[in-house]
Amino acid sequence: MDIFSDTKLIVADKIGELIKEGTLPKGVEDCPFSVERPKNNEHGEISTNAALIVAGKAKTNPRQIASALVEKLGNEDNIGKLSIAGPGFINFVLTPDTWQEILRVILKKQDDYGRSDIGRGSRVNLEFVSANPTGPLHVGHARGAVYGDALGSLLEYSGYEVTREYYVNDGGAQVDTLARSVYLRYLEAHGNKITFGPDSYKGDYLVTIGLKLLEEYGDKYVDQPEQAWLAVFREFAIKEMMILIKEDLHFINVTMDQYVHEKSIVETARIDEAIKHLTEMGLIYKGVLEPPKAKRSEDWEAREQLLLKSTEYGDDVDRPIQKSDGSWTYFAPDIAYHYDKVSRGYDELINVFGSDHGGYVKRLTAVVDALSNGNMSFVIKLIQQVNVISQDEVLKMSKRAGNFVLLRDAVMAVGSDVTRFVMLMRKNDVPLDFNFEKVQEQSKDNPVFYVQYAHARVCSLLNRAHERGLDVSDPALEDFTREHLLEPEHIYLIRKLAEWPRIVEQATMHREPHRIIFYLMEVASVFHGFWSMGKEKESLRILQEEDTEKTLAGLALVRSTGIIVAQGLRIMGVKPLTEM
RNA sequence: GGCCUCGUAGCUCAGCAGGAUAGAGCGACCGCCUCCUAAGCGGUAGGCCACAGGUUCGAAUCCUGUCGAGGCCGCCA
Repeated sequence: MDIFSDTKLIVADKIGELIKEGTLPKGVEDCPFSVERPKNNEHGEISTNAALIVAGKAKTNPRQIASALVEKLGNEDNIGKLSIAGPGFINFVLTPDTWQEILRVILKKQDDYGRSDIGRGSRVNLEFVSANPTGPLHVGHARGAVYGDALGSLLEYSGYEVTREYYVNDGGAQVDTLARSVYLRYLEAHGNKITFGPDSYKGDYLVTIGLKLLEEYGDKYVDQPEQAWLAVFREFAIKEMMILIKEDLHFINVTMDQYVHEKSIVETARIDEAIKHLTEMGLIYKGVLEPPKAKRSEDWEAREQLLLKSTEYGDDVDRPIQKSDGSWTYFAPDIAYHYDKVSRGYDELINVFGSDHGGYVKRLTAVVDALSNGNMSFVIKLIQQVNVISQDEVLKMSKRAGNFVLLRDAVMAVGSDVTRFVMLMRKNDVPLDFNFEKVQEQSKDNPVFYVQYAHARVCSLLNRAHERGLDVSDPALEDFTREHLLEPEHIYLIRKLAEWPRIVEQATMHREPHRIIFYLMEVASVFHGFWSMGKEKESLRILQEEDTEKTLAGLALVRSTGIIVAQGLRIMGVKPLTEM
């Protein structure tokens, strides 16, 4: 079903035969050779470096091995032409039948063409967003949200069992700050004049919360000391913030499977458990850390603390887990949370963090390695920042000023589909420009519309054919006759479609959804080119007045393109458009 | 000072589980609508893949170092 891995199997088979015959030495059967689409069209449709790799191990001449392999491969029905080129590449041209068969497979398997079992049902915990419950999500969060969600779908499509998880930081000092901020808004709602402290969350979104609190409690807490209202206001505010955040996620079509609260981790004594576990491993000790090398460190004081020996697992320094007053540092609940994740029996943990959290990668990796005896696959994907551009200017955003562009503003302006697509157009670890005006353009300058337009054209053709009374159902299209779709332009498009399973596999292995987006743009490009070719070359037009058989064959190709584009978009969480 | 990520065409970026002559879009220039959506297509120009070493038959891709950009380095989370 994947033409590349099929071909690879055949080549591996031939290598095996050559070993049996004594032409090749034993031990070369597991050589990691590749079968790929060559960049250069003159190098055939498919090529392999098998002879080069095998020669490297067998210490013989690659071209000799190549010709031995070519001799064997000559008997294969699917192969039309073989040649040896360069240092020993073997280039294949397959028979048109072979390519046509791929279309039949696509039409038969539909959305499952490209689905695979490489995950083998592995259970993956995918933690993403996990924004502090202190306000609405901004565009930076949106990128992490979209990346995580698309990655989740991609993994599911590749046979993993994914849990999308949000970790709610509702146990730290910042939610107390939140509570104090809403208290101010509460007082304001009551008619008092308020002044913010330097740490206060000043965003307007808390005004409503203040009003709600007034409605709920009246003036009960107006003149009360902090200890009277702090806990109450905190719980209230967190609840409201999570409603807000869930709305935001809903705006951008992200649904979490579960929310894990820091508070529940603390309350269920997971911290003690985790620390006890680490203590038994001899990784907890009392000690004094070196002063930090950062610039502002005048007020640093050497004190004895409880430390985790994370250096044993590759961290740069050991990390404090308890303050000198005996309370936990922020790191302790994180340890407990990951202890919890490890103990839930996943096969793999993936964390999606903003790149500003890059400093935690080593220590968390150390924690997971320690807690799982190195048996847990643990990956942290860092998401670079989003530059919002409007009127050709980068909007300056600062946490202090609280002028982040909100996720909901972006989605309101350009829609969820466009936002998602644009957010996925870059690799996770490079900065991304989000140009408000550009993403709304309806032209080829805008990749979203470019891809959608390709899909719309597919639908348009099928509709027209249907209007002419043709049966354009997939089973009918599958029966196209082999006399058609033989021109180079046809084959070229089919070859592009045939890459789909491999693209999915690579995107999955690298945990990089953007590869799907780039592939979709390529498919769209090849399809648009094919379409335009029909204007110059009558035989390439899909709808042929006189020739129903030929039309159906063309529609099979078009429909297959549509299936793949639509499925690619769906995995990215973008709705394919049927007309524009 | 240390750690992480990045450095590819004028601009924005792909490619990096090593492979053949390094790709795309934008911008520039030249073409294509009697004909399935020109919301599109074709073509031309444009590169010491930051730099220097190393590994290899072969390096944009792997390793080391240098330079440059950003991020992180608090008993904040």
